[in-house]
Amino acid sequence: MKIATYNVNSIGAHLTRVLEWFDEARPDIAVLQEIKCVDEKFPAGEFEDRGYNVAVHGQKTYNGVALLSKYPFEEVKKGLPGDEADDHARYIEAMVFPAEAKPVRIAGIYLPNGNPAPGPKYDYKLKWMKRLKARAEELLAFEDAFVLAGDFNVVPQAEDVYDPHEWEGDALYRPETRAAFREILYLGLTDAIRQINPMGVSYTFWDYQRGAWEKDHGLRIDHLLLSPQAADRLKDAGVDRAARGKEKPSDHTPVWAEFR
DNA sequence: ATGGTAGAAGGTCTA
Repeated sequence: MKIATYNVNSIGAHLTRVLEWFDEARPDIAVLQEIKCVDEKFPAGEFEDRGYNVAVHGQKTYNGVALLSKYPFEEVKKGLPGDEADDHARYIEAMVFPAEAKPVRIAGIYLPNGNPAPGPKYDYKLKWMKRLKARAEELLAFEDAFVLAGDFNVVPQAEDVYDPHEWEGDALYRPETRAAFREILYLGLTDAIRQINPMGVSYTFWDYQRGAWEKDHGLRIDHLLLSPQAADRLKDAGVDRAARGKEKPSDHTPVWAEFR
């Protein structure tokens, strides 16, 4: 069973690229971030034609997340609990029922960028991370397999960015950001890419600016965090860099994990 | 030190 995450940077602008990748990679479950459209504008039919069930938590212009699954799912939750005033579409969660394996809960995450830092946007990011930690604690109590997958906008460690020095003050890499990420991870979750490729470079994002892709000035900010029950089933994980090198791509590339 | 690009939108804002 393959679970993937892909920040598409507008599903409308990059639909061809995204469908191309789906037809090659054929994930069983996928979460998308930055669809940048309302529910009605999401091209659900394109995914239904490929055998996916679709759930969308959309928003006009900004953010927006979607969950796609070849297996049926239930208990769809839209929005991260813990702040009634938060109207950003950044979280979608469901319980998925694979045909030949135990159920898996999947959460699609688009964690706030947080720049400029310090400031109100950074405060929002750190609060959002506290709420995510609280949700992870709730899910851990169920003691079943779950995967938190998405664009975390967090560079976990120095080796996850081409030049850590240059990124010291940035909201994606500040010490407080990394500490908040560790708080979530150290609840007992496993970073799938780090687990499979502990020493290697696995960038998932390259800015459109300054020739970042050509110079391989990347960041590893898209992650799949696994509950112990999911980590026990982990077979493989990887980053599909090729998608970033195509014509008119998203600035992120897909990340996936394979489970037995 | 600045601005470089991209997307949604048709203002600038977000990243």
